[in-house]
Amino acid sequence: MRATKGQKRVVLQDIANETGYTVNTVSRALQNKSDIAKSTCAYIQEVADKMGYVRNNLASSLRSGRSRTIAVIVGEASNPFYATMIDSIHGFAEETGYTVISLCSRDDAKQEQKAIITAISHQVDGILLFPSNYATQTIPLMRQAGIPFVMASRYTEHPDYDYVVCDEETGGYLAGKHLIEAGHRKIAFYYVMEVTYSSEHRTNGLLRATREAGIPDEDVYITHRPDPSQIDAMLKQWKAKGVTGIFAFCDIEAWQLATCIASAGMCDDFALVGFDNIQSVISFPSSLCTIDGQMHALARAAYNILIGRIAGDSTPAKHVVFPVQLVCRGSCGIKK
Amino acid sequence: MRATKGQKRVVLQDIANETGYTVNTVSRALQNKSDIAKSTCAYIQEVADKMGYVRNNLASSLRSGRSRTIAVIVGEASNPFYATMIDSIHGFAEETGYTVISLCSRDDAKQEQKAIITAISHQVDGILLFPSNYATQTIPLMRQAGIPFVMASRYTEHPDYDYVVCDEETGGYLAGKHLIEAGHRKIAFYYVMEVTYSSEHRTNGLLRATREAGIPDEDVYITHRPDPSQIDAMLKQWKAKGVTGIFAFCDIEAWQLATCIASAGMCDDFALVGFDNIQSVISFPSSLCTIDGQMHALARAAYNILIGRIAGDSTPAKHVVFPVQLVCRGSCGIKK
DNA sequence: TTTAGAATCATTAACGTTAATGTAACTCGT
DNA sequence: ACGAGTTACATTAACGTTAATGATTCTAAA
Repeated sequence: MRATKGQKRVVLQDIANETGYTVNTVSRALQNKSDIAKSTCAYIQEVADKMGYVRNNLASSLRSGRSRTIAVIVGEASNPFYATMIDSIHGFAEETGYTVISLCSRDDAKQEQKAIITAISHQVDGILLFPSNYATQTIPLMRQAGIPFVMASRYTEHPDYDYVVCDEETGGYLAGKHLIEAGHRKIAFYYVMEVTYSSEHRTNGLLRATREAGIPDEDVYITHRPDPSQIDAMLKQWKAKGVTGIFAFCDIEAWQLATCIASAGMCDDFALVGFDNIQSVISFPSSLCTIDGQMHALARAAYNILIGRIAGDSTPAKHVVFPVQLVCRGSCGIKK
Repeated sequence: MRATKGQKRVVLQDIANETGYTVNTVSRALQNKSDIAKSTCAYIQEVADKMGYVRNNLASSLRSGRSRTIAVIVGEASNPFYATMIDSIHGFAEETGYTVISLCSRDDAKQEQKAIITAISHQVDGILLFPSNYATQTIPLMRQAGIPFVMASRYTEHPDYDYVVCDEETGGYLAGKHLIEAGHRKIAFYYVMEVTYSSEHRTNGLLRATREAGIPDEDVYITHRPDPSQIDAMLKQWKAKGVTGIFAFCDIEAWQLATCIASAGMCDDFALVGFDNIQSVISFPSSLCTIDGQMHALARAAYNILIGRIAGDSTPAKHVVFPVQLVCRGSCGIKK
């Protein structure tokens, strides 16, 4: 924005001066509008290229009323789950000519509100929201501003809002059933992060599986342990109590546990099932069993719905629940 | 941007009408400018608040010439290293009133160029670039547009450009030395991702350490293995050759290896040292020895330099090399 | 030949904001 | 009581783009 060495950025007027056409003709030519001669279009585009013209999106958006920008609001960009989602969305956005502003709510109502206001201020065409636990307070902001938005991976109970989630409950159920079928009768559910919505649903699913198998609730150890220094103690405790199967909230936490288990020399004492089937730059070649939540497809669906809304789709709210699938790779203890 | 239900977004004119002041006065009041009476400021701000006014950043930036937006261009947002950096930068930006547009280069020249053009188009005030391997081709774009930029974590040889990196070579050296001091004489360097700049420097550092210890180069196994299915074979091969110490390119890859080693039942056969000292939402409680690259401080430094440049700092290019530090947690094989 | 209509470009105004400048009233030292 | 300085606001124009509308030339059908 600042011209360090007095270079002024090339604007339409400059191209107009160079070519002899008016600013408007140049604008329309660069947009390939129909009422500009093809030859003129080509000529102007060539000159624009040579002069290093880059459209000023601020001015363009201000005038046209659409910014071709969307905001993605996640909990934290460093959470591998969100990071993967953001990467997917970046890809979709690039395909469709959108720019992404990513913002963090840190699972905090104030922060989420701030993020939404930032998005509004930047006149984004739509918001892809990974709701915090307090989204009910912040959603009205978007409604009031008239911005289309889609919730992903969680939702707040409201029939009017679009959302795309995966079937968390069934995921928990499948994970539990998998461990049970592998012969485990005392099972721990382990989660670190505060993700109320997901952990509750997964817990419910797990309990459905254990109850179905006649396992008493006392033999299901739901453990929320944010302090990493106590993991070793926790493992020992589980072992003492006869726990042999662990359902970790997500793959990352499963890997975390796996390394702890390994360094504690308990490799053979625990079976492990994760969640998400994360496929990042690091494709873990581990034997981790997991629940595939179809993150990429979920992101795609949410994105497409949002783009549709931006384009004017005013059909009733879309509620998409993605099916989940068990992926067995051996860490459950079943020899294949 | 689209008003679904005919709600029109509140603009300065509306507040002007409501309060009886002119648009300009309202604008200046909302900016807390000095030549507006304090009482008027308070009144106007109150009305603006009540009416749900949100400043239109496009118009504001267009007119004022500064967008209070910066672009962060990384390889991939899903890479935990970048994700952590982005998170840090989000924090700094929020403190200082900036909005972040994050873009991906996918370590590709064309993509990086596209990202830069997108950034220019959005009139960002500055660019924080984590350069790809092809940044020499894309940097001129930023120069030409007159946008301040700072390179982080890598740099291209050019005295005129700001950069902030960590001391990769020393990092490699310390990692190697640490393994050597733990008694290992055959060492593998393992890296998955194509990060030429970093892997080269770390390799050099490692070799400096091994040579210093009189270990022949043939006993240093530099292994670049992007295919995860072959890791088990690789581990066996290392074992057969007598490798006992592994230096992994980054913590993520170290964890990846750790799980593989664990599931292969070779927990006691290999010592492990990582790099980065990643501290994400998931604080790995493992015993992994690593090189602390001070990622957060590095991001902070890069950010501050950038903000300085945006503010007009025209002192000679700043070249910051952050010291690295060994963090021993036991995975090197030394009993503590 | 006339003329409706298409093709191509120009003219004008507007998006919402802020910078630059103008002006009226008020303060104050002399 | 006078001008200089200050305070508090208004007026005007501008950022760079695109939408709406107008104008000219050319084509082709009547």
